[in-house]
Amino acid sequence: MTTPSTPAVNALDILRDRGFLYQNTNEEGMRQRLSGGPATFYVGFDPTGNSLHVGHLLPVMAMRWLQHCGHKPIALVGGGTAMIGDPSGKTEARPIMSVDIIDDNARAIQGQLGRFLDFAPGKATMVNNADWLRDLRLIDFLRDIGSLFSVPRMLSAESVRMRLETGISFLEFSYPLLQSFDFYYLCKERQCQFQFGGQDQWGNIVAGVELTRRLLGQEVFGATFPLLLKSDGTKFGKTAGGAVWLDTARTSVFDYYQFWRNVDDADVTKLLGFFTTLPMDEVRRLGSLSAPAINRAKEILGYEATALAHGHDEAIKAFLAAAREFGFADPDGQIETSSRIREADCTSASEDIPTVEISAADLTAGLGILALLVKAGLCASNSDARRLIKGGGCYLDDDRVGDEKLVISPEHFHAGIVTLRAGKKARKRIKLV
RNA sequence: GGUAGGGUACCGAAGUGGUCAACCGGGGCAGACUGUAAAUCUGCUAGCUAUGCUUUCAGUGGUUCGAAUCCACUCCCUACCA
Repeated sequence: MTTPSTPAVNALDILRDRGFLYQNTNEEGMRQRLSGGPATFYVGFDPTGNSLHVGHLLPVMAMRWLQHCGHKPIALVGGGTAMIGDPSGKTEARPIMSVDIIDDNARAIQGQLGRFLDFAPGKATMVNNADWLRDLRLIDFLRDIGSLFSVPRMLSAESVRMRLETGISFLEFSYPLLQSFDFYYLCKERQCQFQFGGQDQWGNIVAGVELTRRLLGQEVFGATFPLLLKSDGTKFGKTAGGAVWLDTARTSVFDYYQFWRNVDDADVTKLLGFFTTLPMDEVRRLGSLSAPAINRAKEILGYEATALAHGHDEAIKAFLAAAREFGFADPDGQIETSSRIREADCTSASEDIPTVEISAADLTAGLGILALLVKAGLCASNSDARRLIKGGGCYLDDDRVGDEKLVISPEHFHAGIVTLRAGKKARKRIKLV
């Protein structure tokens, strides 16, 4: 993580310049407060899974910038509210989760956030709203908090209106009260004056700002991040096997790098701004590269994003492994960049394509191509592998496999290694041991 | 509690006794063209020891030579009424 060197720029200007800001309860007020010394802010995370994926990263990067500017992040896991399920942006109620699972998930998420934020004492903190929400007493809550919410107003919220047709229970309807209470509580107990969240959180955030003002007589601020879509309007962050995870057990570093390497041309500038820490003038320059040179910008995006999540060394390995397979976009370093990707030695010969080992005994037993595809994790089932071969998408090194009954033999290996490909991009190195 | 309408593959949505592993759209995968891009065109999209077999249309049981389709009960959702 870069060392926060005395930043003279207002955090808000950085966020705005890089495209992080969408809606804001009071931008001027927020700017003034942020330039008036360290401030505390919070962002909520939903502990319904045990790993973050790239769809969660936008708020994380924003938090990183704010921390970089000297402000203090609170990452709130909604252990209490997850027991309810936020109706925002959902067409139906979500399954309610058990406390144990939520706690496990919260731990895993904090571990991942730690790669982006500094959780050292006095720096970022992690809180679980279950700690205060489960102690609420119904009568007190209804009287003190419930009395401040107007039902007609709540009903007019977009998130509620879209559920009016399909149904919404009182449980979910109450969600904004609890999230608002979080903000109030964090302001009172921890002097937290800012809440950030996704676009779909706007209603909840505004409600929290108002509740806090009414209960504490203090102005607090809220802002939302834009909804990240690809240039073709589809959801960002999903790919072949679903989401792109930060957990290397679910998405390998190589695949993580490849995800960024393969984004649309049109999204490069935007993504460099969000998911790297390169200066914006460089971002704009790289993003406007044309024709094949744009590929260098994608390599840089891939390296930078991967380095943040998995470290410099891993990112370089992924970059080299991929570039060796597909070609280097700028082998001679013609395109100027401040990215540490420059340090990569394009002539070294490490082998970091994900590798699967098979034993000589497997071969002797008669290993078929279908079984190998499944074993390598390139196909979900034998039928899937059959389809791949029928469609002409399976290669052993550079030879297309046309026979689904092909039996793998030692002749397929060169120096004990053969590259198995499923389509152009998915590939595994098969190593004979 | 009453009445009515629903629950189909990753999502949306047809199908209302056989020709249904189930139209179509989205998504995804693969092929061609490319720049590991986009757009476009084409094919595929339950599993298997595979010209056949097995498991799928909320659940359980039943009718039938035969059911996603008919019947009974159960669970869940929605609307109106109370």
